[in-house]
Amino acid sequence: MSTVRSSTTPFICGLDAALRVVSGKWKPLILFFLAKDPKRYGELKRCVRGVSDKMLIQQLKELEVDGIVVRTDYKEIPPRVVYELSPFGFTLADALIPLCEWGTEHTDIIEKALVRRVTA
Amino acid sequence: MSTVRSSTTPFICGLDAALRVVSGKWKPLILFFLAKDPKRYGELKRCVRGVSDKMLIQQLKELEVDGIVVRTDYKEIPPRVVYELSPFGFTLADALIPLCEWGTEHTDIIEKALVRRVTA
DNA sequence: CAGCATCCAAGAAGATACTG
DNA sequence: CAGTATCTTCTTGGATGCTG
Repeated sequence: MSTVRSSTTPFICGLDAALRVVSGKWKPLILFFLAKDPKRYGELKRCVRGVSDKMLIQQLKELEVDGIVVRTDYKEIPPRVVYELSPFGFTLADALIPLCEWGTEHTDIIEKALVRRVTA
Repeated sequence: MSTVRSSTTPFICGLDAALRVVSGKWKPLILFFLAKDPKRYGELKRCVRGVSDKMLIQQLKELEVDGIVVRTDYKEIPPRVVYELSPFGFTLADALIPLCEWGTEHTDIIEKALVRRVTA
């Protein structure tokens, strides 16, 4: 979410902590699509429309370091690398469901609000 | 959550939509503290430690445009302005509770992960 | 196919000073 | 007290081209 607070400052609350993990332009979408099933790099890139290699890799690496995503390299040629959620990752995905539903439920209101933001 | 996707691109899913509202360095914290009770500007600023006037006002304004926060100016001298969540704002705050709990539950893991991010 | 490296643009955030 | 305004810095993200 937009960028959030510096990684060195202490957390103010649990929400703050959680948001440091899911914040990042493409992370929620990565979570969303990987929650459905494991995907190869190329597949995932096609799901997350508009993302560049640089961004996708960067965010995947952070999620991997955070223990959310598991990367499996099959060492084949041509390369085959599969990304999936860890059990810990699934707990995060679960925690995001209400927010996901909230967004789905209020999509039109949100859309209008964002337009207002620009004109305002 | 870190900054998220451009405000003009269509939402990919509900989560995407929701994150456009809560993304912003201080928004989750603002939500968090206002969910407890309404607060004057100065009070809120003291709660959200480290925030500058510029940032606090900016994020409050966006939340106001988004219909999450209600601003009441009592037109007194010295000024008294109170911020509180709208009913819509409370539905969002509710949707954030699981994420908040997730963060609280895994604070230590997250903290370690963030350190790893820096060193890696 | 699955990435990495480099350069550059845009936006977010901080510091500082000032106002009704 | 509750903001504004301006300037600068820092961080993100995008485009492009290359590699095993």
